[in-house]
Amino acid sequence: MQRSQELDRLFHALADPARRAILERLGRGPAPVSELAKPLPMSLPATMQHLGVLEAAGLIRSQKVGRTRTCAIEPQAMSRAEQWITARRREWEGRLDRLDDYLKNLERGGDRHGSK
Amino acid sequence: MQRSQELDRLFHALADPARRAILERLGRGPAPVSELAKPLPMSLPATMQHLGVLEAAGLIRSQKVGRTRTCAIEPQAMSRAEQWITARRREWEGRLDRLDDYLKNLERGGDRHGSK
DNA sequence: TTAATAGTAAGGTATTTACTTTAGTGTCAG
DNA sequence: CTGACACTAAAGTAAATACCTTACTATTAA
Repeated sequence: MQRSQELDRLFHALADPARRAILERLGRGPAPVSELAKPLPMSLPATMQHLGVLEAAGLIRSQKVGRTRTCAIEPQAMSRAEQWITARRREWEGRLDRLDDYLKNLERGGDRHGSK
Repeated sequence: MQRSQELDRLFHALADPARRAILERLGRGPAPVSELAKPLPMSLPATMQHLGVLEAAGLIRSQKVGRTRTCAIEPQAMSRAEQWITARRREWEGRLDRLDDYLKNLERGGDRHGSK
């Protein structure tokens, strides 16, 4: 239902190299905005917008102390995306396994069970 | 490098409810375009565009026989996205675990190892 | 052969992105 | 107090998205 919008925001946030780079950096520990911006090939305000997208998706959190804002990863958010993916994978792996079984059965000259 | 573009396409493809719905449907087996389009709240051509996005991302494959095009899931593509996510998770779970250990150690009145 | 079916091509539009530059606002160091 | 610093706000722009409608092309069925 509206779990869908959550996934929209999540996957959309991950669909950008700058944002993924930020997440990779934050995986090694919290960092202030300017440090996150430094390696990126864009202006500071542009980086800020990316941080906004990441925060709206719940992938990071940030707080300002004095004049510096420190960002950190928010691990739970990502796992929702992961859950959706693994759910899909399980589903079709199951399907492919059944197909595999079926084919192996045929090879063995099986097929004694009418397929309904 | 250009693995990045692959992830861009992948995550972008997943960032849309219609496209995720299509993948969920295809998880239960291959289907022709018109069957995929039926439950979606949009025109057939719009659905076709979504299929194009999914195919460009490598998430599905399709072939036309006669006048009907049959679509099926392409399991490998998704696993690339999955791999990126789990890599991240491992990274920061490791970090959080080390933090956790550190905190537990403090509680126990530890801290006999200079944190250099 | 004709008519319905399944998909495709083309073109148009409103909205959303991903940036930019410029101009601030608060905070801290000297 | 003053200037440098870290960020933020605003406004503008080019390109990409996600749709639409309206043709059109094959294919199959009657």
